Amino acid sequence: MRASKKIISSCNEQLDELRRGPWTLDEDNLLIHYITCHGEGRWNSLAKASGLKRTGKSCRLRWLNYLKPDVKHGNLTPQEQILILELHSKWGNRWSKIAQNLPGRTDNEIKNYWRTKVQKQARHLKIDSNSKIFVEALRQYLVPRLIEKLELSSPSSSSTSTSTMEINHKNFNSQPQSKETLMENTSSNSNIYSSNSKRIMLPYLPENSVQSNGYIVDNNNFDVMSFNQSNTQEFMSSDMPAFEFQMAGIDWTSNEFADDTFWNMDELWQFKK
DNA sequence: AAACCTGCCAACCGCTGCTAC
DNA sequence: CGTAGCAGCGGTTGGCAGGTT
Repeated sequence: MRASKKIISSCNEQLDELRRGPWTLDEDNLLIHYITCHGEGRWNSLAKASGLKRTGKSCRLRWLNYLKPDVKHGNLTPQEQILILELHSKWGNRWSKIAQNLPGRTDNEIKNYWRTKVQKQARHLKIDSNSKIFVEALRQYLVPRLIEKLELSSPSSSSTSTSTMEINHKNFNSQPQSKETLMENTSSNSNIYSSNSKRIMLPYLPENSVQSNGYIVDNNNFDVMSFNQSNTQEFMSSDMPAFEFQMAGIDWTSNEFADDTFWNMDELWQFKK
């Protein structure tokens, strides 16, 4: 009895010693220095050996989400936003899996983006962000906006990057294609990118090819091929709530959208009750 | 100027799956 | 086979900053 009390007391003392909350600069430096010398992994022993009064979990999270050299900070690019929307429509809340296709972005960041930006729009619409209706709304309204912005902000961006994905804009609103056709069209020898085909270069290469009902993400080509505009009328009349979407009253050709704030989703959507 | 509200994001929590013993 | 320890994942929380009343 007395012994067990002693153990509990010891555990409590250890818990009391553990630091929580925001990391200090000194802690960051200590963690960076330790990982530089000894490498990452084995987080619990790392936490103890480094002298940090943090849990292994906390160290791992801090390193992966913030301190790791290849972690990118700052606003998500429109390319990244499009990719997130598509991958989420395919995989749902598999944040880490989605993050694997956005180099330098963490699952936490993508999760936060989804919750604060995308779900906010769903709340405005009073529909579930995981519902088919909302996914379709994204396809019909938001993604085209993002792609247009992408074009306008980088009209001559093609071939400027050595590591790129491409959006085949020509086919963006085309009729849906069969899976076989889609796969064929995005093969390495595809001739889908004919000379008059509009291309937008995306800066990242997903690690793995992805094919979904919206468009294809491929190591060599990023196609937006089959968002089905023709279904819009039927879809809107049958399933949409009793409000209407309204395209944002935006001058798409204006230079004001060169600014980062342009990519704020609030500016891309307007809702009218 | 102060109180209140809202959005953002870093960090924590609980759970699951894997692995070694 | 059962169990402990660990890493990783997704959901949630809390604090801060900026905006609004």
